[in-house]
Amino acid sequence: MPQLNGGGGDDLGANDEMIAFKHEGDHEEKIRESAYTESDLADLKSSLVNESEISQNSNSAVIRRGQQEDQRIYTDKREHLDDVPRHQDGGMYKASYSGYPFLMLPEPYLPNGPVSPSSNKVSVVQQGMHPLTPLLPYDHFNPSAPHIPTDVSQKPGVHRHQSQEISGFYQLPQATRLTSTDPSAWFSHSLMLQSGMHPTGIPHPAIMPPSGKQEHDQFDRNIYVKSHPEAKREKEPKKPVIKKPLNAFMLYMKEMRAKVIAECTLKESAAINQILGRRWHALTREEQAKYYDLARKERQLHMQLYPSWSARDNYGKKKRRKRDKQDSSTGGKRSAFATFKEDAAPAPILPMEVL
DNA sequence: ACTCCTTTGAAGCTA
DNA sequence: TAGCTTCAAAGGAGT
Repeated sequence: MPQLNGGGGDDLGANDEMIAFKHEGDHEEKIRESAYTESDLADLKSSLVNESEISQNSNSAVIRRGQQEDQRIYTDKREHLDDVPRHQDGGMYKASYSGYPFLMLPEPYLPNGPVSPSSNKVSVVQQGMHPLTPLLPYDHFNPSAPHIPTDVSQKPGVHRHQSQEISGFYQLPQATRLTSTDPSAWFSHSLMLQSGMHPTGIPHPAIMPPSGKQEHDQFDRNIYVKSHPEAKREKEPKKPVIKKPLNAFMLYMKEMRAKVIAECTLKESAAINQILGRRWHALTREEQAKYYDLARKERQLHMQLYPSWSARDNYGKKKRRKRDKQDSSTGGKRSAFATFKEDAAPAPILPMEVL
């Protein structure tokens, strides 16, 4: 079984994901063996999904024997993934930063690279480009943000911060650029108090309005601008939510969703996602590796921008919301256990001086 | 207005 | 540590 360590990997080393594909060929064979054998799709939705699959993906013929088979393969794959030592990725993510491999991003990721994304989103495809790849429509990273002068990095005499090379979309505005090499110092910057704005002054996709919903008119440029309802809520300011970085499949979905929508008449996301899930499995290991690689860069970038952030911050959000709703209807009575942990305030961010 | 659906992967939580 | 849960995106549908 060929390994991709040499070929597919970049300087960041995508070994983890690569190794995960060591038995991918077997799966692909199984997938193809089972092609066209599916006859037990009960509902119309599934039919539509499969119809789309057949018509759009006849070459790969990825129709498979229903969810159980899918799950088996999935589980199998996950096992391989789990075999992979996580020191490079997970360790990097959790540990303090000793280096920033993504600073060596290939040319397309650089501010002056060949990426020349469109500004306004008309369809999903035309949304802003992802900073890590020109392929991904990633509206969060819409580079047309007027708030960030595009020529900042070109100004003479400007101290070249390490994040400057990540992407034009993540460049620090000159006024807010810090000279500290410690990312935690960025986080203590006063700008972090602004809604939708990272402490560095970098508008980032991960920063969401307190409502938790992405409002396109407000977020087209990745910057949270107060709407009228928001202005009403101004009196009770809430912390902006930093979202999780997207994983490989999510990045794949972002890129392919519009294509699938265009190819079939489906609009329901659930159905679209089913198609995308199957197509994801039908991808070659090289194709998937591309997204794993991007996802890793996403995480690294996210980690650099929000060193203090943890997925824990958003963990249990939905449950909390439900519970709060119930509480409000029951007069706000909650057990001590219910308030344990979940309501614990995040560790205070110490100012630079203290650090 | 809110939640569900549906997918995969990463990370958190729990026993 | 294994296994389970939650959350990322998306937008129509249902409550």
